[in-house]
Amino acid sequence: MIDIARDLGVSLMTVSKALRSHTDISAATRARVLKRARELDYRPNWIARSLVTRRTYVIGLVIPDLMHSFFAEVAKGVTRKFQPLGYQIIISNSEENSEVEERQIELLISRNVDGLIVASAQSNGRRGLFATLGSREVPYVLIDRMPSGLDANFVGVKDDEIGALASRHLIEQGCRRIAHIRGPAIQTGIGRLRGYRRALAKAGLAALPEYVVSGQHNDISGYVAMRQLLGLGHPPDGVFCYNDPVAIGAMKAILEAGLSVPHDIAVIGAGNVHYSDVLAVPLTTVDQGTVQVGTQASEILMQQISSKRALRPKTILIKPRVVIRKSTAR
Amino acid sequence: MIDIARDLGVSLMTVSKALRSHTDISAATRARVLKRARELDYRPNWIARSLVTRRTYVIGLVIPDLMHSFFAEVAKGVTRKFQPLGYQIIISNSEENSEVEERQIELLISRNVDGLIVASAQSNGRRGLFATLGSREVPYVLIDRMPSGLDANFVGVKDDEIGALASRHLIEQGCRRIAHIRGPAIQTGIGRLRGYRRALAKAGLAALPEYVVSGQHNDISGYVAMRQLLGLGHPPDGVFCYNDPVAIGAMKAILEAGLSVPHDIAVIGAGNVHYSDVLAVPLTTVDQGTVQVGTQASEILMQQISSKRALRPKTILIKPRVVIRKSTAR
DNA sequence: CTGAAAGCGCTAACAG
DNA sequence: CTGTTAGCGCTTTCAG
Repeated sequence: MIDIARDLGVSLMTVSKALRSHTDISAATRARVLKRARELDYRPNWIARSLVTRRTYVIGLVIPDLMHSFFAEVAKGVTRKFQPLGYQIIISNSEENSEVEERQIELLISRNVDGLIVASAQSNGRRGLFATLGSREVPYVLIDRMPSGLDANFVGVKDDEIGALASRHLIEQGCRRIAHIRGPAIQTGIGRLRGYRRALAKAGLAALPEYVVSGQHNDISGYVAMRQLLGLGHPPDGVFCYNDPVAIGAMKAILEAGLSVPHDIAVIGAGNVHYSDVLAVPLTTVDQGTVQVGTQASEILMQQISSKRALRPKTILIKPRVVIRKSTAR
Repeated sequence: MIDIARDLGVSLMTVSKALRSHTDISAATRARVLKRARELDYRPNWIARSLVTRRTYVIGLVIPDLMHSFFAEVAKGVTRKFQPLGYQIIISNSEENSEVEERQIELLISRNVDGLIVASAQSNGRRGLFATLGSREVPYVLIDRMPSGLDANFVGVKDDEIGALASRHLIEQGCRRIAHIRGPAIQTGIGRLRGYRRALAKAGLAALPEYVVSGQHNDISGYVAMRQLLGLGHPPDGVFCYNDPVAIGAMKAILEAGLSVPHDIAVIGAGNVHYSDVLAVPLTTVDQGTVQVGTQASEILMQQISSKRALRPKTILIKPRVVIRKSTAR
C-alpha cells in the first residue's frame, strides 16, 4: 500500500479507502489506485486488517468425524451458506474426544473466529466446553448433540423421537423381539435408547437387557454388536441401530450368517446417509434433515454475527421421519 | 498481557516471553505469569502474533466437493497430520468451479496460510491457478488432479493406469463389449478414458464411439449415463465407470432394468470408497490409495514449510490396484 | 535474566 | 474528497 501511495503521490489512507471502495474517494482516484494495485500484484493482508477491525471472516466448525457422511453433509451446508458471503471455514476434527475438542475451540477463539458451530463430542458430562464458550462472547451454535441443560443455540433432532419412531416402525412391521444396538453414552445415544425403551413399553413388549448392546458410531462396531446379538439363544427379529453406519455393519453380519433381512431380522437405522438406498438391502432409516442442520445452524449464526447485541438462544428441532425401504418390509 | 504485567510488576516483554516459555525467563517468574494468566482467563491473540511472526499455523485445503468421500478421506488425512502439530485447516469448497477455486486460493493467500493443498477443479485449461500460486511464495501441493505441464508438488495416481487396469480386468473377466462412463474433461477424466482406449486397443477389441458416454462425478450422472447405454441396440457386457459414485448409479440403473450385475453387465469403478463392499452388489473398483494422498501431501507440504528455501518439486505417484468384488465376478 | 524501542500492515476517527 | 494521528496485540531486536 505504501508503494501504491508513493507511486501515485497520494496518502496511504487514500489507497486504503480506494481499495475498499469507500464512498468518499473520487472515481478517478480509485481507478488509478486499483490499476496500480493490479500492476504491483497487490493483495490485502487480512491478518493486519483483522487485527484492527476485529473481524476475521472465518467460521469455526468443530465436528467429531469428517468421514461420517452426516457431518460431511453438515459441513457442506455450512460452507455453501458462508463461502459466498466471503467467509471461510476452519474445520476442526475432534475425533470424538472432548479434550481435543476443547483445545480446538480454544485455538479457534484465539484466532478470533467470527462464529462457531460445534457438534460436541462431550463424552462424559465435561462442562469445559461450556466454560470455554460461555466466558467469551463468540457467537456459537450447537448442532446434533445438545449437551444437557445448556441454554444455547441448538439445531438438531429430538433423539427420543428418533428412537421411538424407529422402534414403533419395527413394531408395526410385526417385530416382537426388538433389539437395539445403542450408540455411545452421549445425548444422541442416550436419547435414542430412551425412545426405544419408551416405544417398547408403550406396546407392552419386553425390553430384555441382553437386547441392548453397545455400538459406536461406525459400521465395524455395528457388525460386532450384531454378531453378539446373533449369538443369543433367542435372537431378535428386529433391530434398531443407533445410526446408518452401525445398521450397515449389522446387516452385513446378518447376511453373512445366512439370514435374511428383513424376513429373519428387520433392520432400521438413523441418519438417512446418502448411500442407504443402494445397499445390498436398501436400508430403512430415520431421516433427521441433515442438510437443514448445516444451513439452519449457519443462518442462526449469521444472525448472531450481524446483530449488535446477544440475541436470546434459539432452538430448532427438526422433525424426524421414517424413510421406509426394504430392510423392514415384512 | 498488559494487565498481567501490571499486576505482577514486570514488563510486558517478560510476560510475552514467559507465556511462550522462552529460555531466558526464570522459572519463578514464568510460574507467576502463567498463574496470573490463568486467573485472568488470558488467551493469546493469534492474529496479532501472526502479524509479526508471519506464521499463521493455518493450512488451506481446496477441494471440489466435501461430500465426495474421496475428498472427505483426504481431508481427514490432512487434518490428522496437521492438527496435532498445532495447525488448523481451512477447507474451501470449489464446487468444481475454477473461478470459485481461484477466488478461494486468493483469499487463503491473503490470510497468509502457511501452506496450501489443492485438488484443482481446472475445468478448461485455465492457467489462473498457476499464475496465482506461482507468483507468491506459499508452499503448495497439488493432489489427485495434476494440471498438465505444471512443475509442482503432486500426489496422486496415474489416471491412464487406472483406466487401463480397470478395462483390462473387465477383459480378463470375459467381457467383450466394454463401455466407459467417462468423467468430466479434466485430467482424471481424460486420463482414465485414455487408459480405457489403450487397453481395448491392446486386446484388439473395438472401441465403439457410442460406448463412451459422459458422466459427472456423482451417482445420478452414472444412473443417467447407464440408462443411455442400456438403450443401445447392442448394450455392453462390461462398463468401466469413472469413479465409484458413478458406478453405484450405473448399477442401480442396471438392476432396475431387471438385468444382473455381473452376469449381464459387469461393472467396475474407481476410488474404492468406503461403502463399496456393502452395496447391493459389492463393487469391484480400482483403489487409488486415498488415505495416502492426504497424508503424503501433508508430509511434503510440511517439509516445504519447515525448510528455509524452496525444495525442488516432488511427485508421488501412488500405484493403483484392482480390488475385486462381486460386480465383475463372471 | 529483564526491559525499552520499534514496528508487523492495516484502519477508525477525526480534521481539513 | 483527502490526509493525519493513533493505535490493533503482539514479537523481534538489542541493550542493560
